Amino acid sequence: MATIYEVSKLAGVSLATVSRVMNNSGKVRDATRRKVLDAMEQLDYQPNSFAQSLASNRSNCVGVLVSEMHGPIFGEMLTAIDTELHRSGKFALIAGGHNDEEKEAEAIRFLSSRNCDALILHVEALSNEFLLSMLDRLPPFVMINREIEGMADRCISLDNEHGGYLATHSLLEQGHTHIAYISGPQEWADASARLAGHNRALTEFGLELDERLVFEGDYLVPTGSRLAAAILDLELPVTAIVCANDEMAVGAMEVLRSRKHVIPSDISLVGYDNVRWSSFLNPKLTTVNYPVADMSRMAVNWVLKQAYGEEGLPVRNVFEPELIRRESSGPAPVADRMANL
Amino acid sequence: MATIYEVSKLAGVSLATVSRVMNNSGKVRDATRRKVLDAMEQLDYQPNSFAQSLASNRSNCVGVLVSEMHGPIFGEMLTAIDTELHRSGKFALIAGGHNDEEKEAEAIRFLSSRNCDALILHVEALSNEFLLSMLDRLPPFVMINREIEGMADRCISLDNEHGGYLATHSLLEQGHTHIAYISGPQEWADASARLAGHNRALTEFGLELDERLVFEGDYLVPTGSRLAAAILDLELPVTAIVCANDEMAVGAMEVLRSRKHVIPSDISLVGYDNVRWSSFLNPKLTTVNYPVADMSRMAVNWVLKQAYGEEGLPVRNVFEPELIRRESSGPAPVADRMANL
DNA sequence: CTGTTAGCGCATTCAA
DNA sequence: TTGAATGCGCTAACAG
Repeated sequence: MATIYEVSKLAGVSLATVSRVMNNSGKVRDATRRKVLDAMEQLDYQPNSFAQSLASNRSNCVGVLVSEMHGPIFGEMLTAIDTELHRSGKFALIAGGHNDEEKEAEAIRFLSSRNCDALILHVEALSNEFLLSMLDRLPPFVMINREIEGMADRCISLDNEHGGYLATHSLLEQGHTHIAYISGPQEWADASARLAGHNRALTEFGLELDERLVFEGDYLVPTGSRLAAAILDLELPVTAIVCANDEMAVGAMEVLRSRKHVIPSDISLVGYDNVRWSSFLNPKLTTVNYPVADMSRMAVNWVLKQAYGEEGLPVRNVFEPELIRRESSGPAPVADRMANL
Repeated sequence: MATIYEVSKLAGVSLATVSRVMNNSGKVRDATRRKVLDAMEQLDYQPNSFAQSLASNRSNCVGVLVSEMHGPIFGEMLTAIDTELHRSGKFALIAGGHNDEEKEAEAIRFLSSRNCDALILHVEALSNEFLLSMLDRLPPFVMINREIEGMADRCISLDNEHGGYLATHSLLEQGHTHIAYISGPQEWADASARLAGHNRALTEFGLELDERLVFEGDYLVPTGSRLAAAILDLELPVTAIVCANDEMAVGAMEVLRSRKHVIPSDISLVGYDNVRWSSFLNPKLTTVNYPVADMSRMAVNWVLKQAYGEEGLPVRNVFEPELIRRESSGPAPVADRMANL
C-alpha cells in the first residue's frame, strides 16, 4: 500500500502539499496539483482512513444501532440510512442489539469506541434514564421510534397512539362493537401507546372497555396465533381483532382460517406497521403504516445537520401513521349489527 | 477522552504496561494489572480504535457487502454474520451495493479503504473477471452465493441447479407434465443454474422442453404477476408454475387467485428461497430452501480462519438446497392426468 | 516482569 | 503557494 510519503516523493513535493490536494484544502498551483494527482494514480494510492481519522479526529462514519437485524423494518431502515448517508460521502457502521438490554448497551459502546462522528439509535430495551445519561458521554446521537422527555429534539418518532386510534376507529366506523386487542409488551412505550389509542377510540364511541378482550402479546407470530385462539375460545361475540403489529396479525390470521372463520365477513383483522409482506397475505392485511424509510431519512438529516454542520435540511420529529385499508377488514356482520340496535 | 498516557501516569506505570493489560499480551504482575485496571476505570478510559488500528495494522472489522439491503435474504444474512462475528470479538462494517455494478465496485473500494481485515461479499452485478482481478488488491475475501472458477475455495455457494431440479422434480412426481417456468435474469449465474435444473428434471422424465413455457423474469413481484398472466393467456394445458424465487411466486399467486384458479387443485405453484413470509401466504408456498443463515455463518468461519488464524473451524463451500413442501403444490388435476395416459 | 523508543500515515500549525 | 516540523494514541520490538 502506497503512503502519502511515497506520493510526495514521486511528485517531487512535500507531504503537506499532497495532503492539500487530497482534501482540497488550501491553495495549490494547478501544475502542482496535476503532478500530485498523477503520482497518486501511478501508485494506486489509497489514503489510510485510520491515519486520517487519527490525525483529524473525525471518521466520516455514522454508527447505526438497530434493536434487531432481521425483520422487514430493519431492512428498510438500513437501506434508507445507507443510501442517504452515501449521498453525503458518509458511511454507516452497523451493529445489532439483538433485542437485549445488555447487548444494546454493548453495541453502543462498540460504536462509540469506533469513534463514530454520530449515532443513529433504534433501541427497544434500553431505558430512558440510561439514554439520557449517555447524552454527554457519546457522540451526537438521534433515536428512531422513541420519544423521550428531555431529548425530544433528538427523537424521530411515530405517533403510535394515533395509529392505535386509527386502527380501532376504522372498525368502529364500520359497526364493530366487540373488538379484541392483542397488544405488544406493555413495558415498551410504543406498545402501550398503541393500546392507549385503541382505548381512546372505544371511549370516543361511548363503548365500555372490556378487559377480557385485551391480551398482552410480544410482537411475535406464534403469540398472535395463541392469543387469537384464546379470543375465539372466549365465545364472546367478537367481530374484529386488532393486532399491535403485523407479525401477530399473520399469526392470528392463520388461526382464524384454520378455525373456518372467514375474514372479513365473519371477523375483521387489522395489523400495524405495514411491513412489506402484509400486502402479500390473503386476504391482504388492513394495517397502519409506519413510515420507516421516511423516518430513517429524517434521522440522517439530523445527523448531517448536527454532526457535520450541513444546512438547509428540514428535521421533523413526529411522524403521523396512516390507515392502509385492504381486504382483511370490513363491515361488522349484519346479524351482529342488528343485535346492537 | 482519556488517553493511554494518562492511564499510565495515574497507575504509575509505563505506556507499554497499560497496552499489555489491555491486550492481554505479555506477562504482567497481578498487582500491576490491578493498578492499571483501576486507573482505566477511574478515567473511564476507552482505547482509541484508530490509533490501535494504525499501530497494529489491523482493525478487527470485517467488511460486509450485500448486493441490496432490503429483502428478507439480506436481513437473515446480516443477523447471522453479525452474531457470529461478535462471538469472536470482531465487528461488521456493512455496505450496500444497491444492485448496481458501479455501486458494488465503489462499495468494495470503500470497505477496503476502511482497512477491513477481511471482506464478505454478496454481489450480483460484478463479473467473475473483476472479482478475480481483485484477489491481490483486497484484503482476504469470501463470497456468498457465487461459484467462480479459480477461487472455488473462497466461494460459499448453493447448488442452485439442484434446487431447480428439486422444484420441478417434485411436480413431475405428482403427475404434472405441462410445467411453466419463470426464471431470473439469465445473465446471473444463480438464475441460469436454477433453470438448468428445471430442464434436467424434465429431460429425466422424458419430456420435451417446451420453450413457450419458459419466461425470463427479474426476480421482482410485479414481473411474477405479469408473466403468470402471460402463461395463462397462452391457453395451453399448464398445471404448474415454477418461479425462480419467492418474490415472483407471490406475484404469480395473486394473478392466479384473481383469475379464479384454485391453488393447488387447478394449478400448482412452487417458489425458491424459502423467505420468511413464504409460509405466511395462503396457500403456504411450496419452495426450495436457501440456507442463507448457515451459509453466512460459514463465510464468517472462513474469515476467522483465513484472516484471524482461528483454528478448528470447518468450512464447507457448497450447500444443498432442500424442497419445502407446503400447500401451494399438489397432484396434477385428474382430468389432465387422464389425458396424458 | 517492566520501561524506552520508534514509528504507523496523515492533518495541521507555522515559517518561508 | 509550498515545506518542515509536530503530534494524534497506540503497538511492538528491544533493553533492562
